Amino acid sequence: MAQSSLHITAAELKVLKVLWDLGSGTVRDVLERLSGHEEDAPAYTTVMTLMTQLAGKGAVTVDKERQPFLYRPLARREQVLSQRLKQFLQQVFDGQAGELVLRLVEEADLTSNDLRRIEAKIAERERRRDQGDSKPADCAEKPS
Amino acid sequence: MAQSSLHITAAELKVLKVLWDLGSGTVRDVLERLSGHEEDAPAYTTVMTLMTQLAGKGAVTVDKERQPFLYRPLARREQVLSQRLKQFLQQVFDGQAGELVLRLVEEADLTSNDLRRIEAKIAERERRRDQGDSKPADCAEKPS
DNA sequence: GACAGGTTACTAGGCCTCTAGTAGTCTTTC
DNA sequence: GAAAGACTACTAGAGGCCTAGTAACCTGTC
Repeated sequence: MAQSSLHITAAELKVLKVLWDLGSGTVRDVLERLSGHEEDAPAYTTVMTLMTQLAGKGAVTVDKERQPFLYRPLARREQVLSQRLKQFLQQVFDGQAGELVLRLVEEADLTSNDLRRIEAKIAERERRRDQGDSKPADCAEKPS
Repeated sequence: MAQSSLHITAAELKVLKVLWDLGSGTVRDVLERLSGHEEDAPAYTTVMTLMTQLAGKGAVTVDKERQPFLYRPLARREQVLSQRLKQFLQQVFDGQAGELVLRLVEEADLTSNDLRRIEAKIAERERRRDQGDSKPADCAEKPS
């Protein structure tokens, strides 16, 4: 464990995503996926290096009994994406999540299904909040 | 002009934010703001370098008539943040804006005021959508 | 057991970013 | 107009990331 603050780079994330998708895989498995997805395929050894780095960071485990080595993601997708999001939110939007969401709703390609699910989630949150289960932070809020 | 794809680094963004805030400012103005905000203040020359870089990228203009030089943001806040967001969305969430929004609504600190504004924005979008009047910018099609 | 093919470990170079120093220039003041 | 102080231009180094090559290694086959 101890993955509370593991820093994963952009290139590493691409590899990790493939592993999340596959469940587990060898260097070649990942390479093939990456080559399919994109135009310029990385070299075999490049992928290998990235996977070794991920292992060094504790983000994946390596089964060295098998040949070729079998890599399995250890870091949870949820966790990594959340951390990444938090960092981005702070760096670009100064932690103003509201502004970020508004911008997404305004500009991003959201399907009407997306919109419905978002509304539902908001309703759920408001329900939670109304049940006195909320954080007292809202006291500072002004009536519109 | 030609700011369609200007790449602004994290350190540069900090400076640019101050300039957006101030409207315009000298190196010293920006330095003081940054020193106030954070713990470890950068050196005067570091801020200067960043501002020069921003000028080189066309993100700010420099009035060299005045002494000390007066810097004014040229890149629009909206534009820079949007670009940044788009890039992040693609890199981390594979362009799945729906997932990102859901995650934000679930995890981020949104005030109930935020939530209301988001709901309103969603309603607005759905209305637009129902009227078959989606934003033309989003469609790849253009009438020739 | 020697060879072939695939795999791994080690190493390194190129690029970008951040940070800041030094030297030279400009402005102000006496 | 000369000195002091502020400012700018130029330069550079440290660190991180990405990419990939080379050499060593393992595994199966003849």
